Amino acid sequence: MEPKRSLYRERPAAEFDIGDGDGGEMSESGSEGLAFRPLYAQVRARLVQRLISGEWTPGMMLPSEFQIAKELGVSQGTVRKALDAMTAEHLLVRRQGRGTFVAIPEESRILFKFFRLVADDGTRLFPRSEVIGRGRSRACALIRDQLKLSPKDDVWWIDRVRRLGEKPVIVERVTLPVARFETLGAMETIPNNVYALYSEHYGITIGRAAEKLKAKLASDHVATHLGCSLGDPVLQVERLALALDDTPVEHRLSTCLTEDFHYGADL
Amino acid sequence: MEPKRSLYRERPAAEFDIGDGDGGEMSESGSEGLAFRPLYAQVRARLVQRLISGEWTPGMMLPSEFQIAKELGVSQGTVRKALDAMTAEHLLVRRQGRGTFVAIPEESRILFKFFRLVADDGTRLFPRSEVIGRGRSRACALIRDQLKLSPKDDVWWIDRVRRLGEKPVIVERVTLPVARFETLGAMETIPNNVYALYSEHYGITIGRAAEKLKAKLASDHVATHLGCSLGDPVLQVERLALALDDTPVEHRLSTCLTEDFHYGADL
DNA sequence: CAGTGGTCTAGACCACTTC
DNA sequence: AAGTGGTCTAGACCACTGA
Repeated sequence: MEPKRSLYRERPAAEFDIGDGDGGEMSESGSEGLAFRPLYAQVRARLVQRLISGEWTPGMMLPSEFQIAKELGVSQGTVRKALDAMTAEHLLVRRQGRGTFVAIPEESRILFKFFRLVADDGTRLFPRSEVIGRGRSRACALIRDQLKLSPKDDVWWIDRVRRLGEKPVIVERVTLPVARFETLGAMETIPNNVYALYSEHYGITIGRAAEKLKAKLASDHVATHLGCSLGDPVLQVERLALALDDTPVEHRLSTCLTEDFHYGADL
Repeated sequence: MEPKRSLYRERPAAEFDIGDGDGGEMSESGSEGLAFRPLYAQVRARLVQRLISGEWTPGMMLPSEFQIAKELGVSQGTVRKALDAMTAEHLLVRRQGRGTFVAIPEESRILFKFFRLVADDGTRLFPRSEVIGRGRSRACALIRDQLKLSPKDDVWWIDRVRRLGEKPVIVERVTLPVARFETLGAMETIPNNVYALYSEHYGITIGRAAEKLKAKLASDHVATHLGCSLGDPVLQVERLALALDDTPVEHRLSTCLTEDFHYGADL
């Protein structure tokens, strides 16, 4: 029974000592100015990296807790804490008796996480989308700023009309940096669920998004596509979607009819 | 070293055996139809009950994990899991080295949890409210339904105008069941933060809320109080606020100017 | 039946705050 | 120095799934 190594002390000196099984002990010197980072957070970062790198792809089953623990040289409880955190972020799905799986952007409510328009009677329909225009251009200053692009960077834009039932309810423009989606221009059709596209074709998983909502009056363009009158009240939703590493990926400006639908938010 | 008692088996038969230190063992019979409820969830429910009952009031320091564990006859780790869950719900605040405290509805971002109107430049101002009318009446069908009241129940209503900076931005009606707020009519003034009022005077803590957003055109009433024109686009926010035990407490219908502000949502 | 995640415990030690 | 929460480990057992 060898003495336990000190887990906390050696960490500031080496963030990468997970799994080396034998940390250095030269840490008695003062000036520990570094921020403390718990082991489970390091484990989580490592596992997230495997999602980003594509080593683990959506739907895939992860190794068991004990296997991961053994591989990284930590205890099973520590791995569990990292997995639980990732599950809370909807990156993973755990099923008792079956295993731990990489979350698929499609799954049921995961989808509704990013689609918050609900019928007033509470029924949740799934939108069908029709592309009404696509192209490539320079980014305007506003979008450039949000996507953190330089003035010479190009973007793809996709204009869509989305229907709930038969009625057109949303008209929107999705804007993507060409740099991250090089081959998008050659794609014949744009699928209904673009987040699944980002994931499957470009290895980019949208982790979270921030939305800004305003009330506006329907413009000519909006009224034409939604079949409402010029000047009708519409809900404008501006979204910035971020990847797992918190880099901005997509800008989206949606305009919604809220006569029979509403935007639902939980606080 | 006596044998460990079986923690899982005895639970379906007795949900209240926390702390008796000696559960019955007559559980071999079949037909375990009951839903399984983990120990930490039972602990959590007990602790939440102390918040609801007012035994623990906002700002108060809780006993240490070990004390609670000893009192309830469970391990410290189980208590921690319950406390962590409650912290995630913003019911408690934990400070390393100091202790665990009942969350105060005021605190910084806790407040902004329920106030999502932000200036377009990103600055978050705190709203000042002016009451423009109060009264008591029967509840209309829509509100009665949401607050789960019977046709003969009365409600209080409070109309307010809220300013961000100098500009009036929100006009709203807050509706409360008289049954839960008996003495509200005798109150001379309504404070700016009504959720602190619910907590301090009525022992009701708002745990979460659901909001429904729509775009509308400014009515006469709205235009008058917000100083905009009739027919300007406005954001209508309908909120149902729930207590810790998930019973509906407050209905609120707010109408907001979103010319220089937006409603921020994180997905 | 084996393998997985889920729960619970006991004990050690670290980090922070206050006295 | 004492007391708190925070982290980590090791091991036991329960509950669920699927072959």
